[in-house]
Amino acid sequence: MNVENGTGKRVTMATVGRMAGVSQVTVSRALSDPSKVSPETLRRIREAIELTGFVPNAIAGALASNRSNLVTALIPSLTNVVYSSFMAPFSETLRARGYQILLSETGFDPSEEEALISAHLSRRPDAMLLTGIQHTAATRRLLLGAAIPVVEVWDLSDSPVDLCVGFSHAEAGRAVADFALDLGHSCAASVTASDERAHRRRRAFADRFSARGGASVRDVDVGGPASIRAGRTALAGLIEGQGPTPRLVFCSSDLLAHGVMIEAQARGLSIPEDLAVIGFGDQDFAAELEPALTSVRVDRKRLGRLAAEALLARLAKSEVTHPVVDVGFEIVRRGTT
Amino acid sequence: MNVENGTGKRVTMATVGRMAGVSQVTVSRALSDPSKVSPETLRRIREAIELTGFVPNAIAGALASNRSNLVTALIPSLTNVVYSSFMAPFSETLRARGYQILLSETGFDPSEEEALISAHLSRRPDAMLLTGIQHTAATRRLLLGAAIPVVEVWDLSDSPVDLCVGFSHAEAGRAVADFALDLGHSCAASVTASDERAHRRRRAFADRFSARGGASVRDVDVGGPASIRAGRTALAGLIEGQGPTPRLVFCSSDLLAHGVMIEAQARGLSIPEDLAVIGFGDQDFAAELEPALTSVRVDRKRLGRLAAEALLARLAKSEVTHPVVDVGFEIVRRGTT
DNA sequence: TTGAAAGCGCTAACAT
DNA sequence: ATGTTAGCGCTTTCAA
Repeated sequence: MNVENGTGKRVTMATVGRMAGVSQVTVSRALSDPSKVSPETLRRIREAIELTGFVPNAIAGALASNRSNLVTALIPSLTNVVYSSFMAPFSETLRARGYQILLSETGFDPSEEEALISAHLSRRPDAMLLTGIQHTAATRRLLLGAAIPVVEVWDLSDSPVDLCVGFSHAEAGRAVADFALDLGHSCAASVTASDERAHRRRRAFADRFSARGGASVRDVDVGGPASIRAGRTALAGLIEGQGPTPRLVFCSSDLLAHGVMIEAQARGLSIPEDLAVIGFGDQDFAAELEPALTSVRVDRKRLGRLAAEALLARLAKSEVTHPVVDVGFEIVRRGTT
Repeated sequence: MNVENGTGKRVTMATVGRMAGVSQVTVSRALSDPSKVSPETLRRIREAIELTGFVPNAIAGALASNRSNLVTALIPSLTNVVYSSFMAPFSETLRARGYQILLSETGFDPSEEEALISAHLSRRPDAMLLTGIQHTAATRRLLLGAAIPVVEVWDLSDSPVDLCVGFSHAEAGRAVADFALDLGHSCAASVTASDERAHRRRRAFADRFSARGGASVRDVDVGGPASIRAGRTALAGLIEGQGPTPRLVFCSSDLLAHGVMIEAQARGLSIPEDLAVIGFGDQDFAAELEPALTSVRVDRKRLGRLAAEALLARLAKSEVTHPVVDVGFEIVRRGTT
């Protein structure tokens, strides 16, 4: 609560109005549409606001108008740059239009997501962003009941809750397989973090690779979040374990790929001659490694912006011609292949 | 808004109460303190909630109770792991106590921070987290007027707005200088990103280094955010530019240090024999590089947790014995020194 | 251009 | 154990 000159009394529009010699409604008008108030009145109101340090109460405003100017977002992890980097342009685009963002992390857990959605909906957001397309039945029911614009990102769905901006993980996996095969590889492995989407990419990669004549693809599931350490361990396992040593490794993230590269170099393998490495996400550091890492790039800034714009279109009640937007991906070939 | 079985009517506590044959207040009680309601009534209310898909309106609740259960946070950058990694335990600790977190990024800009603080305060948060101790005068006034618990983190202040959890950047800089000198170094340089706190560390490092007999410390200001690329460029400039080539480089972040290492290795310099490197932040990858990077570690998880606990103590109106908490730092020596 | 009145959906007293 | 009554600080609508 804001305090009037230390007198301990809460400052409201009524306080400001009294000070400016007008009613509370006029203060409200001065703030929401200054052109509806005479210049002189406006001046006195602004003076009173300055003097009292009045900050409008958005809670009361939201209750009265049934608009919260809040958009909430759910992402798997705050510290994972892949997600935080589309959140930045998403927030920016919405903030420019007067919305604030309430952000929570689900930790890749659909039931945690369900609990968070309830909590978020209780704040009566005007719109919502979800990461991924896999939600519990209860989550979908809550969302439909809320009757607000919802955008699902970082994946593609035939039957989105509402809007969807992303790319096909299966297609990405297949594209990497084609890329590897066309380079002449026939013995590949994959290293995958605990993430349903990463597994979908891996499966599509393996299926396509074998289907087009490559050897069966060995996979290491690192059993947790991606890290350099996990990548190192995974390659060690691949080399020391059963089966032929792969000549190419497709990693579910650049972080894992970095670990694979470090382990390979520590073992005296040269990249890409002895071992080719492909990452996913094309994080900033990928281009800077030695050799530079070949990776799958998704335009995350564009994805964030498009997701925000899709919601804004819905909120403006304009026609949404394409509820599902495929932002695609691109394999960026560098030194590791 | 939630919708009752598609009839288009909003579901409120009154709707639920009518359905369960009780008044609206009883529904409120059933939700906030079930022990105050008879088991049979509770059962009927829960049934009605289930049937209608009722989600409580936290906006109305906040307005009536003058408690929003919201804590807002301002950090310089969402995508910088240094900040997002203390936000995770901060959020977690508060969420366990029923608070939600509204998070925005300031982009290291105090005037942007000021604008955001106004917006945040309009949501009437119960408490607030700020990164750093440098705020505009208007910001401080707004904060004092709001009369809520505020915690400033990632720095130390003699005169905090309210609470403070962090460490001394000047002391960190001096400790690194002592560390380098004790290792026998006498010719050092620094590579620094555009960040006031980084510059404070750099200055303290240079001052102590010279004061204890080292040569004057050359510095490269990368003139932007830290990145591997910027680190590479900085070292190249240091080697090709005027002045003696340093035998040790203190970087304002691990990312810059990584860039310095890559550039050094690309030039055939061996680390640490030809060039010693020290980072800051001790990010996950630091220990995994070859050689592993010596860095300054700050326990960010603990910092986040302590910041949350400090706010919770204030909110519980319990005595706060130590408004300023120094979480310290630690130089982790690894292969690059 | 301004104001009066009603009401948003809850919680906090105070009854019963 | 349950209900009644008054707000919370705004926006909306209608009137002047």
